[in-house]
Amino acid sequence: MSSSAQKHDVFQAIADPTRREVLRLLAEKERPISEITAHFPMSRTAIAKHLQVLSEAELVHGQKVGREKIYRLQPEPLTELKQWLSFYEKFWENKLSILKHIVENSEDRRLQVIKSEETDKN
Amino acid sequence: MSSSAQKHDVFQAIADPTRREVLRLLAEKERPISEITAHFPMSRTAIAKHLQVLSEAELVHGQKVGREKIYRLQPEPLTELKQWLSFYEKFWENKLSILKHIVENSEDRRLQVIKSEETDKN
DNA sequence: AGTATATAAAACCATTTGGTTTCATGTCAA
DNA sequence: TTGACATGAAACCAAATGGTTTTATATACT
Repeated sequence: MSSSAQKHDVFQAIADPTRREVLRLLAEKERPISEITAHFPMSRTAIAKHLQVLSEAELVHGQKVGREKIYRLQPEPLTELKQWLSFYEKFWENKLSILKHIVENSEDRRLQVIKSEETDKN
Repeated sequence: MSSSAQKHDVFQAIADPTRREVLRLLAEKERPISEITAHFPMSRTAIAKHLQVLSEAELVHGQKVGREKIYRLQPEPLTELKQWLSFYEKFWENKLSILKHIVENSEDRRLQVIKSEETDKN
């Protein structure tokens, strides 16, 4: 892990499952490093580095309070992700509408089958 | 870069800027590897590996046609990302609504300033 | 048939990543 | 003031990542 600021963007920051879990914990409430660490099977140092990556991406912000450093969520950079995603939504929505069409068609066919079976019975 | 299938998820796949650009190119239309490569300052082999990562994440699919391998976008896995994001939307929307409130207030104040300036002129 | 094109596969490499351990420092509490 | 607690900082490490070059193979073209 490194540090030389301005290096990590949102996409990289959320790529790691541990960091995503950290975000989830901070979504609940702000927490000091040690409390966050308690939720993971790794060292405090490792978590501190993850927090630094998240901090570079400005997804969290840490403030020293007494001997603790309290981190809180800063979700704003996620808007960049949302923007990126919105470009692709039309594609999968198209696909879904095609799928919907297929489902509707097959549903029609199934109904026809049922209908013909009913006719067979009679 | 590695390959042993099932390893890369969507979050990792989109973490790399080159791969995001590849996705964008494939969003326009399906393309063979060589055509994709032409858009980047790196070797075809490098691009092929990026395509493999995207493929593992099921964001693209490649089909051999003659001597070419044509890749096309498969945006469906992005729904996972969207779901993940939706959890955080409420947080930044809260923040934005606070911001909106501030902006509206400052807007009011600005208008009051303009108003008073107008009054000054008169 | 012979050559050019498109990709695949493998070996290699430097840097980054995600972790560790160790040691130092600041703060709280008795 | 003396520990105990919370963090910071540095050195270290293995594995993953993002690239390269080289070699091989299948297909298309003339």
